[in-house]
Amino acid sequence: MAKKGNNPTMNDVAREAGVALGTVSKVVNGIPVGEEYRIRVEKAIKNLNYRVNSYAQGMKSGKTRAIAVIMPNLVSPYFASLVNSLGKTLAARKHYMVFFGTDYDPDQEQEYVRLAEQQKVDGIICLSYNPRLELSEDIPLVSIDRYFGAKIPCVSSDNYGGGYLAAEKLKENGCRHVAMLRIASKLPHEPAKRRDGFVAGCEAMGLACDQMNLEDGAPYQEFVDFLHAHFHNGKLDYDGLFCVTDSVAYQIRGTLKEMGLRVPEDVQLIGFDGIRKFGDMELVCSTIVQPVDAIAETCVNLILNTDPGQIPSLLCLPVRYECGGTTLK
Amino acid sequence: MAKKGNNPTMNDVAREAGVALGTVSKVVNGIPVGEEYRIRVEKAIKNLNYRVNSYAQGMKSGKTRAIAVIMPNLVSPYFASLVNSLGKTLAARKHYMVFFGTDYDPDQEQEYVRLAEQQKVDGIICLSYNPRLELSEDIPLVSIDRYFGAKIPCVSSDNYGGGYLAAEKLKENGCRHVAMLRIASKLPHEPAKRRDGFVAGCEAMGLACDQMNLEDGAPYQEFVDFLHAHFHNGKLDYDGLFCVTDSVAYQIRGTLKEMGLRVPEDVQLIGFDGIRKFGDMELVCSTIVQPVDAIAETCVNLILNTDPGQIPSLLCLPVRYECGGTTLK
DNA sequence: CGAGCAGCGTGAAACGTTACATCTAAAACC
DNA sequence: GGTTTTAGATGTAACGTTTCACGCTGCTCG
Repeated sequence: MAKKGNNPTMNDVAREAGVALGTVSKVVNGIPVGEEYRIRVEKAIKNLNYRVNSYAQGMKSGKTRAIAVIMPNLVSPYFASLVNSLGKTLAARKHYMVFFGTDYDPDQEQEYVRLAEQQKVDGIICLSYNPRLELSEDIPLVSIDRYFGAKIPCVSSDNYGGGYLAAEKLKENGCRHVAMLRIASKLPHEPAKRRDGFVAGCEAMGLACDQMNLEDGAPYQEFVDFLHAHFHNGKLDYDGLFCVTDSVAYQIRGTLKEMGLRVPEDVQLIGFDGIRKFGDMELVCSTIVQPVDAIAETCVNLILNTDPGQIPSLLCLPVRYECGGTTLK
Repeated sequence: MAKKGNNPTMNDVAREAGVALGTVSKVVNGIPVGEEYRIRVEKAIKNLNYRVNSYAQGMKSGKTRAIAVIMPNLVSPYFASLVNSLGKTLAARKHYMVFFGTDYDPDQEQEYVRLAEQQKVDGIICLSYNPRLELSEDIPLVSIDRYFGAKIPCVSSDNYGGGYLAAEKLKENGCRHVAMLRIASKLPHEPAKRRDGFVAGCEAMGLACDQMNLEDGAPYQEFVDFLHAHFHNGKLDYDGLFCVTDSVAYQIRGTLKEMGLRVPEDVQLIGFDGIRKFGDMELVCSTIVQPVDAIAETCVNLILNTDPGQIPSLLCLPVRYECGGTTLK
């Protein structure tokens, strides 16, 4: 019979089963114990509806199964799918996720890193572009998309390679003169390398390449203006466009249609990220796909692996090209 | 001077500061203490780089500041923005979020509810349509968008009212004959009431209303087929469409354009949810906006309030209409 | 001037677990 | 059969907090 309101403890179980406290602990933790004892304990656990108190566990062992995930928001589909994958990967490893959204606010980012340390999580997975974020040294920490120096491993897509690949694909599809549409963050981060890769790719392919760098926060209209400035007699100066983000690409596609341009017959279009869904809506666009699941898995491995081997300070995971029906020939 | 590797404890701080253990505890918890003592303790805390061990705290008090959030995924923008808001609201109340993604899998949902109980969270906020989910009784629990009976408070938008409002708005804009495009879930949930509200609204307004109920999982193409079946000589049978989801509405708008129909001149279009952003992309569509922030706040209040007053078993929060430029006249 | 009281710092006990050193009893060996 | 070995159950000592009864100091009031 279970006790009143307060939860039963291991001691209660031990008493109920007529065994010692330590024996219950062993059963709970799957440490081999005499058949007869195990059965008695298991029965008592069921009777009392006993559940271990993970805080007592955590206090003793110093280990909790919690991993903090610090991320600007969940509204950006890339972040959302990243967190989604992280959750699955952690669950598969019997860990769970404590989530913090920062809205890019440096103070909040800093506070959450501190808070995570205080909550005694087993590790931190952090995506922040904040250049002067002070990161923990006591707790395993992995950064995504932002290199914080050799001490903190950073995981990201191969953004440079992705940019290069985009250039290759445009060339393959017969483009001669292309433009890159980009939202330029003031903060340093790995995704910025998409530009370098694309420029290098264009150069290697002998592909003429213009750049339109929209300042972070500037209205989308500036992209429209840019396109119109390069639009004469119903013809665009470019036969290919590379958008550094899928969401920009989708928007640009709409704009191109409104300008009376056909995609991909008149202009070829390629995005970056591999975001395929928006709610119930399937999106189609040629894109460079970020390996979100692999990023998540790599982060979790780095955090949980106690393998003392040399840990790389930067891990770039290969991207892949995916053709989306109507955007590239 | 800080100790070697292991973290300093309150005892270390007490020794360093030359005060009693209890005094340190008071300082840490903001309980008034003699000025001189407080300063000594604070200095010692800084010296030793002391941080409280929240697991020891949790064990003593039985309270942790953790709230579990159980949700199908983060890929749906509605869920994502909900979780986003929940995170902010919880942070403002000095709590933090343990996130679990279930992918609608009943076994996972059940497992996570159990796990959350075990982790001794202070409360659970859960969004699941699973009809036979066994919910905790020991821990405060709030459900979103799904009524589980009088014992579990359920928070949702006023879906019925939203459907009704959509009908009103279409009528106001001069529609005569409208259709509702809907994805019909097999599982019971509050959002299903959008249909009832819309039907009731149309009836009250004297507005002819057809329904197209797409089975969950069926391809979008069926919506297209439906529209084409009601499309004769360049004219659609309907002068207004209500999509039960914004993401459907955006897709439908594309389809309408491809059919050569102008929105809103030829057909008026209204969605539901109030999803405004997709990455860097601003979306525009007339819609019934769900009060996501209010939902989050209400959930958190219900969980944290120890107010023994009568708790409603269903809380429907008012939605509002928002006109999105080019979709409704 | 002394008794009483308020304010406040003190330190021990307790929270529920794990780990380890002990101890018991049965098995193995000569 | 007696002794050694060993498997395995036992119970105690932490882990780092919070809480609370206690006792000290110094102030107030008669």
